[in-house]
Amino acid sequence: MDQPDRPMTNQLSYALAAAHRRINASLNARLRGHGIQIEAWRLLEALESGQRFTMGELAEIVLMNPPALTKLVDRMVSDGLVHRQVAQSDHRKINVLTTALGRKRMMQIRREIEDQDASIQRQLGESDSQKLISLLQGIT
Amino acid sequence: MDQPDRPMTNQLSYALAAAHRRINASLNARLRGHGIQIEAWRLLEALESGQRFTMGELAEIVLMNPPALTKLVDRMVSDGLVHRQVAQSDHRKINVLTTALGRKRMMQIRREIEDQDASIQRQLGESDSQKLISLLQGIT
DNA sequence: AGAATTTAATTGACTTGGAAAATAAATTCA
DNA sequence: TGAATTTATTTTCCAAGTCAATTAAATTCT
Repeated sequence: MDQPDRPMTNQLSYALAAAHRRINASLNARLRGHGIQIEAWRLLEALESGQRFTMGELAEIVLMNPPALTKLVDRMVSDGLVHRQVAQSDHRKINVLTTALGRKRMMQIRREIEDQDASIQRQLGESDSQKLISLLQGIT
Repeated sequence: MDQPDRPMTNQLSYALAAAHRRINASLNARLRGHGIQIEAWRLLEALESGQRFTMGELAEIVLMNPPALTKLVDRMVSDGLVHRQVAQSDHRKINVLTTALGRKRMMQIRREIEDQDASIQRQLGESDSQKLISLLQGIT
């Protein structure tokens, strides 16, 4: 389907928004069948290493606000994918840990979900992908 | 503040999401004072040329789903910035048109809002900005 | 030690965004 | 023509974002 003519002001931020949207749509489509959403998927991936993260750290990692993360974790807890644990060093902090079910689901999905980056790198090539990452990181 | 260690899988789509988030935050901050949101701003810009767009075309332009656009247009109608007009050729289609107020507000804001791209180009340089655009457009 | 401040997470109110279903008009086709 | 299908938009329901306020624990400062 053709795109309609559009104004070309702010091409760059527009291109960024559009590319992000396309990537999210494709990842979402693949995750939908597994009944999981992008943010939950990113969270499970972050926890895969077994490293202990607090809510605040996770909020940065999955690019959500703390209140939004609280709600996401609530849902994932009731789905049995993660659980909360008060940090022993500082009782204000909450560590989020995967459950056995969470790890199992993560592995199942990972096996079927192709790595997002792999698909982009196939389109752009290795060196352009690296270039793209460094350009993106240069934007403050 | 230091970022916590994070898993380096899907670096690329992560960098994309993060850059998009940073840019949106900055543009949003500048638009907030004008009581308008990014999507409304993009919509007003799209309509600036006077070209007639349907809801579906606008949804692509402002990168929203049709349902979300319906609500955005509802709000902008009640703010007096745009109005709807059933297309004479096809009564299913709705054209969205700016009002005099909408055009006036657009001009006012544009005068005060610095171009988003200008700020990015200052960071990246002209040629890297062009490179970034073409890389982003290469992502399907 | 004890009051004041800072930090971490949550809650609540409100607005916005997204997917699926519903509505309504146009087109196809038998 | 008229039933079936496609297309355009809207409605509905749920999830996410923001912001301010709250709770609770740790730290700072006399």
